[in-house]
Amino acid sequence: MEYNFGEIEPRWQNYWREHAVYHVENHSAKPHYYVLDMFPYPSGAGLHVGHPLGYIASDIYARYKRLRGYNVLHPMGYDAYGLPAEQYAIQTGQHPAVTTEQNIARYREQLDKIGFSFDWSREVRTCDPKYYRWTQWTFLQLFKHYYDNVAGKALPIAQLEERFCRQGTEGLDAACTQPMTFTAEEWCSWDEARRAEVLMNYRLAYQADTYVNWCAELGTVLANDEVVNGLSVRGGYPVERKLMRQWSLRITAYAQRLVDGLDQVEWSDSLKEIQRNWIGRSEGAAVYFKVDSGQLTVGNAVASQLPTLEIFTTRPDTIFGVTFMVLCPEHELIDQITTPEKRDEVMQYVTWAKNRSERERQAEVKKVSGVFTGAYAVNPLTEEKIPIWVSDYVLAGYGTGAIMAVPAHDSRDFAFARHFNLPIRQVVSLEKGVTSDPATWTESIDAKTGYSVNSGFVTGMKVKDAMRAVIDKIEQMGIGHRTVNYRLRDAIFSRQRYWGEPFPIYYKQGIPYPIPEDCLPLELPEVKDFKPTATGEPPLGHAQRWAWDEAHRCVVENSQIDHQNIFPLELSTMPGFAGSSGYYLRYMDPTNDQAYFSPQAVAYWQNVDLYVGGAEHGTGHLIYARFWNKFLFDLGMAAKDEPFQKLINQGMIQGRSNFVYRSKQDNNLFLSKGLIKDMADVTPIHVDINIVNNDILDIERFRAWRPEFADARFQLEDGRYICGWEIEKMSKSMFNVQNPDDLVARYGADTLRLYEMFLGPVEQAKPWDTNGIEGVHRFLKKLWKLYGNADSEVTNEALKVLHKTIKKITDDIERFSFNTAVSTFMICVNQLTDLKCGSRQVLEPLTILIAPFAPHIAEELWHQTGHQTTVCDATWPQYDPQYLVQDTVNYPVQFNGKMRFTIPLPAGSTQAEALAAVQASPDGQRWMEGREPRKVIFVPGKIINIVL
RNA sequence: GCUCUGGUGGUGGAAUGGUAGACACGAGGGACUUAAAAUCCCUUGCCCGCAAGGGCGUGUGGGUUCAAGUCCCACCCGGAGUACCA
Repeated sequence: MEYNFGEIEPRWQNYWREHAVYHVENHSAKPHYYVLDMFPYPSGAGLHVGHPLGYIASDIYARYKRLRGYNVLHPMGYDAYGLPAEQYAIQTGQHPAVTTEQNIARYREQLDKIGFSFDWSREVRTCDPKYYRWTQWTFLQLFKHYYDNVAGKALPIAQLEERFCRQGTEGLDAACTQPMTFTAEEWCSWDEARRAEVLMNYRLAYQADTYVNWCAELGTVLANDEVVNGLSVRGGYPVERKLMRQWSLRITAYAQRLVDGLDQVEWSDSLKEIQRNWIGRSEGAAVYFKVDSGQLTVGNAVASQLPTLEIFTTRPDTIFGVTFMVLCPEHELIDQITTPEKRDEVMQYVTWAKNRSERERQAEVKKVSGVFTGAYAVNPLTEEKIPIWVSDYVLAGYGTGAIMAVPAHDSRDFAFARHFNLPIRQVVSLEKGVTSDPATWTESIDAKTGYSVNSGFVTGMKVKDAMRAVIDKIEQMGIGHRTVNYRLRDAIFSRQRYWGEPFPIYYKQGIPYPIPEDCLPLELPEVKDFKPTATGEPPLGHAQRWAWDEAHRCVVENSQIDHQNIFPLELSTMPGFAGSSGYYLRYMDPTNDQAYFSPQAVAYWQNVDLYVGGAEHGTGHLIYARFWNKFLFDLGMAAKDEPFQKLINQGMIQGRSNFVYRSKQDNNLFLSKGLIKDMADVTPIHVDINIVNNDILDIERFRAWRPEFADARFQLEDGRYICGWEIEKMSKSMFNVQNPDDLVARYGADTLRLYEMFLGPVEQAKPWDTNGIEGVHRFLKKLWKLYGNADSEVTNEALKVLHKTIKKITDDIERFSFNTAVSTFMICVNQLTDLKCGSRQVLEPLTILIAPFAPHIAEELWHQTGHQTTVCDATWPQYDPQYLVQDTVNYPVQFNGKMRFTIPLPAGSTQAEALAAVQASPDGQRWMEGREPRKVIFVPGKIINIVL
C-alpha cells in the first residue's frame, strides 16, 4: 500500500475534531503544562511558511508533554485589532470587522491543514466584546490604582485619597508624574476637579499632556516601540513630536521589578539584554545647583525665589570638571533664568528646537546647536560660577532634563565645548597622576576606570571610590542624593483610531470618570467614516450614539448630551498591545462571563510554562505583558509575578529569491547562470520561486508568467535554465513568498512539519528553501514501508536501534533541538530498513516517538497496528540502558593529539590493556617507530592519546 | 558608536574539550526499465598519489591544553536590537 498523505491527513484531522481529542479540562490528576504561541494578527496575505515554524515547534513540545503524562494547555487565538484592517477600511469602505472575520477564516483553514493540537474551544479574539470587556476592565483597575513604592505594589486609589485626607503627602513614596507636596488641610479644602487632577498624578492609567509620537499620515499617536528612526513601523510614515493630552500607563513604576524579574525567567540572554537595554537602568546622583543671583536683574526673579537646578549624573566623581550646565529646550526654568539681553536669542532657539521633527533631530545628531542663557550656576563643591546653556542634545524625557557638563569625560559635552569654545578640564586620568592638556585631545576620556585628578578631596582616588565619596559628601551637605534613573518611558495608551478597544471613560466638565464595571463591555460603536472628523477628532467622533447616560447606565445618542446627566464618551481607542497583554490568562478560562478568569483556573495553570514567538516583540508585547501580569499579580489575580517562565524565540525565516538574467544586448534573451561571463552584461530579474524547482526554471510557466516574457528565448546549459539565488526578506515584491498550503497539497502536512524542523535550529534565522523537502518526504515513505514488513521476532540489533533512538529523541526534544531529532529518525529508519525489521515490538514505540512530529502518519500507523484510541493518549517509551551498552568500542588512537587510526577494544578495557593493544597492532608499531610513550591519556570509552 | 548574535563542504546544517563535516539536498557514476517517473547501490571537504598512504582544513592572528570548531585574548566580516538616555 502506498503512503497516501492526501487521504490520511484529512481523515485524522476529522477524527481529532469529532472526538475532541485536543479538548483540555481545567482539572486533572495529571501535572499541568501550558504551551503558548504568540497569537497572530490575521493579515490579508494569509500565513506564509515563516509563521508555522514556531507553532510546529510548540506543537511538538505540547504533544510530547501530553505523551509524558501531562495535562497540556495549548490554545490559539487572534490578535484581531490593528491598523492594516483599518487602513484597508479607509481605502475601500469595507468594515474592518468584515475583513478581519474573513482573514481569520483563512488563517484557521491554513492552520487546520497543518494538524496542530490546539484546543480551539478556548479561542480568543481581541476584538470580541466578550474578550475586550476584560481588557477594558483591566484598564479601569489601572485607573483605580496607584503604585506605592513602600509597599512595592499597586494599591487602590481610595487608600491614597484616605491618606491625603489624613496626612496629605507626608511620608508618601509613590510613582507619579510630578512630585507634589501638600497637607491634609489643603487636600480637604480642594474641590472635586482639583482633587481629580491631583489623583491623576498618581493613577497607573492616567491622562497627561505629554510629548507624543504623532503620525499625521496614520492620524494617530504611536508608542516608542512603534517608531523606528523617526518613522512609523507600520507604513514607514514620518513621526513628529506633539504635545497632546493622552492616556498613558505608568509602566515606569514597575521598571525595577521588570529588571529584577528577568533573573527568574528562562529566556535567551540576548532577549533579556534587549529588555534590560530598553528599560535602561542607571545608577547615579541627583545634585542641586544654585543659580547665581549676581547675574539676575529685576524683572526675572526676586533673589529670594532663585531656583535651584536639579541634574542627574552617573558620574558624580567628575563634578570638579563641570565647566557648564545644559538645559533641554523644554526646561521650565529657562524662562525664569534667562537674562534680558539673551532673551530673544534663547526664545528663538527654543522655538526652533521644539518645532523640529523627530526625524530631523535624529538625522542631525552630530550637528551641535545651543544657546547661552546669560545665567550662571554655582558648583556646590567648588563655589565656581558656571554658565548655563540650552541645547537639544539634552532630552526632556530623561532624568531632570538638565545636566552638568563635563566635557573632558563625556563625548557629547566634549563636542559641545569644542563647538562653543568652552573650557575643558581633565579630572580623570587613566594612569594615576598623569595628565595632559585637553586642548590637544581629539576625544574625551569616557571610561569609568582610572583615577581622579584636579578634584579636591577625591584626587588620587579610583573612579569607583570617588563616585561613592562625592555622593556621600553631597548627601551630607544636603545638596543631592543617590538615585536611579530609567530610560523606560510610560506607555502612551491612546490611539486616534477606530479599530481598537473603546475606553470605558466619559467626561463630566472635562474630568474623566470610569463607567461602572458591571456595565462593561462598552461596545465599539458603528461609524459611517473611518477617517478623523473634519474637526480633527478621532473616528469615534463620527459615531451618532456615543454618549453616556449616567443615571440609566447606558450608551445613548450624542444629541442628548446635556452635561448634566448625559456626557460625552472618550473618542480614542486602545493600542494593539492592550488586547495582547493578558490574553494568555484568558485562555485559562475563556468563556467566563463573571470574571477575567476564575481563581481556580489560574490556581491550576499558574503561568505559561513555555512561550514560543519572535524576538521582535522584545521591546513591545513582552514588556507590556510582563507589566500587565505584575499589576494583576499585585491585585492578587495572577498566580505568578512573571507570566512566561521559559521563552523560545523562533528565528526569522528569510526568503530565498530566484533570479533570471536578461541580456543587456538582447532584451528577449535570458542566459542560464553558468553561461554568464560578466554580470555587467546582464540584468538580474526576480522570478517567482513557485515556477523554479531546485534552481531550475520551468520555462513554459515562465513564459506564461507575464506577457512580456511570452516569447522569451533562452541560452541553456545541459538543456536547462539554471537560476541564480539570493537571501532576502520574504516579501511579495521579491516573489519569494512560500505559501504552506501549496506544500501541504504537494507533500502533506507531516512532510511540511518535519521539513520546517529539519531546516535548522528553531532559534536561528535561516533562509527558506524547498530544495531539501524531497529528502524529508522520502523519509516518511521509507517509514511507511517499514510497517509493510510482516511482524517478526525482534532482534537484539533492532532493539539497540530503538532504545538508542528513544534516548536521543527524548534528549533532543527536552533541549528543543528538533532538527537533530528529525535526523535521528532518519538514521533509525535507515537502520531498521537495513535490518528488514518488521517487529511490532520495535515499530510501536517508534510510532509514539514520531507522533509529536508527524501526527497524521503516526495516528494512521497506530490504528493499523490495531489500536482503537488516539496515539495522543499513548505513553512515551522509556529507554532501557541495557541496550545501549556496547561490548566493543572503536577507540580513536591519537599520537601527540593527532588522530591516526581506530582500534576495536573490549568495552571494559583498562589503560594498560588499551596501550598494549595499540603497541601490538601494525598501525601502532608504525607510528611508535620503536619509541617509548612519554605520557598516555586514556579516556574510557572515548579515546587514547599517546604522547611520544 | 554601544549591546547582543553568528562565521564549519557547492547548499541547509551536525559535533557534553576527545574520530570535524552526522543527517539531508545538490552533483557524478551505476542498477532496474523499450523509455520516463519511482526505487535501490556506489562516490562526493581540498591537495599529492595508480594505490597503500600522506599533507592541509571550522573567518584571521596569538594563547591555554596530552587534545580546541568548542575555552581565553586581539582583530576582520555578516545579521539583529538600540541610538545624543548624561
